[in-house]
Amino acid sequence: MDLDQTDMKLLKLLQEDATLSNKELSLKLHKSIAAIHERVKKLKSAGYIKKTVAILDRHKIGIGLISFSQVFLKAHTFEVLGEFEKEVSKFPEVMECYQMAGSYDFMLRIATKDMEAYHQFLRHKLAVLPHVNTVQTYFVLSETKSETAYHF
Amino acid sequence: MDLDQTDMKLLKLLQEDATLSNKELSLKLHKSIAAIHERVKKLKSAGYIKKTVAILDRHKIGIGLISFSQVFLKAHTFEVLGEFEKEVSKFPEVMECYQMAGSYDFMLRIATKDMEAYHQFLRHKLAVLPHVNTVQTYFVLSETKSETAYHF
DNA sequence: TGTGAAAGGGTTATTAT
DNA sequence: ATAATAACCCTTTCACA
Repeated sequence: MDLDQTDMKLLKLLQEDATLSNKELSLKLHKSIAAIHERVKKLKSAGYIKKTVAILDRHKIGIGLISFSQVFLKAHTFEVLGEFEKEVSKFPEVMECYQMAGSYDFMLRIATKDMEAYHQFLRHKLAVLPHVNTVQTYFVLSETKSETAYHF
Repeated sequence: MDLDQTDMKLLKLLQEDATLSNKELSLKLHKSIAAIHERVKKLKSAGYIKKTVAILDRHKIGIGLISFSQVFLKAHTFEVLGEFEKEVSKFPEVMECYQMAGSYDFMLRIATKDMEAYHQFLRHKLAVLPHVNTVQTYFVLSETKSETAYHF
């Protein structure tokens, strides 16, 4: 599927505000409602739009601490990497998991209630995984920018 | 505003799938449509739900490279920190900016088309900012988990 | 607050161009 | 691919418990 200018504008608008109705989009893009409806349906079924979600205020729901952990594994075989990824992805505290190029193996973005909850997570969940060698964690003091929308 | 069990369930459902209609939510939570409608309206106006957005497939829209940059500043006065945050937040490539506790000052999550685009960003935008001392960047090889929903 | 019903608007499918 | 129509569903509001 190839995207034209209208498709790209639709994606850009919807990743900022997915509550925009087809009618509102049709007015912004000077197309008919049916045309917008058809395009959005295609963008969803083709996987350009993976999902639409509500973004919550984490402080209000009691998520007070965000931390980034750099994880080094003991070995780097295909099996070890795969098993670590599988296990670490099961933890609800782990919101993002990336395999990295460079000096450490994985980068984790971890959300917990507070430092105590992070401590429990580290001791009883993360550090206990079989292939973990070392974990180095950095804590977020404040969040200046936090976007889900890509610029393309 | 205090949350009861129903409010928390609503938030958990909507941060996974914001396309759920009030009718569907009312069936899941065994309340009337009007009750759900009223609660969701309150959760939005009270700021629990900050926004609802479409999550795009970044590869499909040409965002091929995610990188994390650790930025060290030359000074740490209130003014220098604030000015850096203000300037770096303007760059569309910077999706997230965190002030960190520990050995570096800021952590940036950067999204670009490819390594060449990252290179241009570093040379002409990030490294040029007045207070930046050093930048250390790690590149993402693969994304194992990427969630926007908190577990609470 | 929660419920039920009524009015209005949006979504969706169908048709034709 | 777009435009127009109609049927349907959902959202929104209101009166009432």
